[in-house]
Amino acid sequence: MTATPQHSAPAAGDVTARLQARGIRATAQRLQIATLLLGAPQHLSAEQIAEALQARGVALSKATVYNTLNLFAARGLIRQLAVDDRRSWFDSNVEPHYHFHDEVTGALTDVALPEVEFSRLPPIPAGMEVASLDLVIRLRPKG
Amino acid sequence: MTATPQHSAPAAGDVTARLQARGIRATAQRLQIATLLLGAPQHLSAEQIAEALQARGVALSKATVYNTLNLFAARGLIRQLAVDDRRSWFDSNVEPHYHFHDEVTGALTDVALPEVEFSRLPPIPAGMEVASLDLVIRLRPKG
DNA sequence: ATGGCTGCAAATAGTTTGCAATGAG
DNA sequence: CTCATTGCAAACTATTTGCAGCCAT
Repeated sequence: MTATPQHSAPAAGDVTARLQARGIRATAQRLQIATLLLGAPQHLSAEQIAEALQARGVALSKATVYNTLNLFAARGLIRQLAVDDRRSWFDSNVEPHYHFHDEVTGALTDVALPEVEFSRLPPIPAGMEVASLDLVIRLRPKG
Repeated sequence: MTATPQHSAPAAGDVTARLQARGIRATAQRLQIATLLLGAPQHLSAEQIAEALQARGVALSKATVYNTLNLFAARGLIRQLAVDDRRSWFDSNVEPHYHFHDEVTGALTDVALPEVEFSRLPPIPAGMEVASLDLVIRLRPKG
């Protein structure tokens, strides 16, 4: 667990190592998806990933994209966001953080954890604990 | 108004009035859906609504349920929630508030506005304003 | 060899659209 | 009567499932 943000160009070997570190076999398709998504902090839909890779000549089906993304999410490599009713977004940033959501364009932007502070939170129901705290600030053009 | 029905739990006339107040013509199906959803503060999925009404012998298709719910949401009578990736939830409480989301059961529970206070929020991007502030506290069993 | 795992075609679930029927003015 | 509006069948899109083939052992 590194606290240092890393935005450096993704070395293929590094991505392979990150997959293997979580017990994920590094197949060709998985490497393509992981390299694309983990290359920078970003939010992509399954469709965007499928299109981007197919445009590069990578042969894969949408089902494989979904299966792979679900697997990555289950192993904590990425995070699936429920922000938009239309489709799922997959976030390469698994550190806790929040989001701006542009209601017009649908664009998602990260809000760093220290940008938000809570001075009061509700009591958590007995026997439960907080799994995550998702804050979405929905934005519209002023006027 | 004459021939007032002496039964019906949440005053049917009141629901009709609430629809008309927002320019929504009160047809039979719409009244059924509105009465069910607005009868109490709650969160229902389109499917739950369709099933509940069909079980009561009301004839309607799922498409009508969706069309009606979308119309209600557009007119501010209800609120559509993007909390769960699987399906949309429709909330009869349009006042600002937050939610607990039980990750195991999928259950949604309201968190009243004063239960949460922010002591710090990020700067809003220029030219934009906050449309809504959605907070979801996801819960899992402790242990 | 072989047994679990992978990746894709087909199936399913969720939601929207197009248009005949309806009913308010 | 008129025509905007309604409600539904069919279409469409997003996602999951079942299974033939593959790969590490």
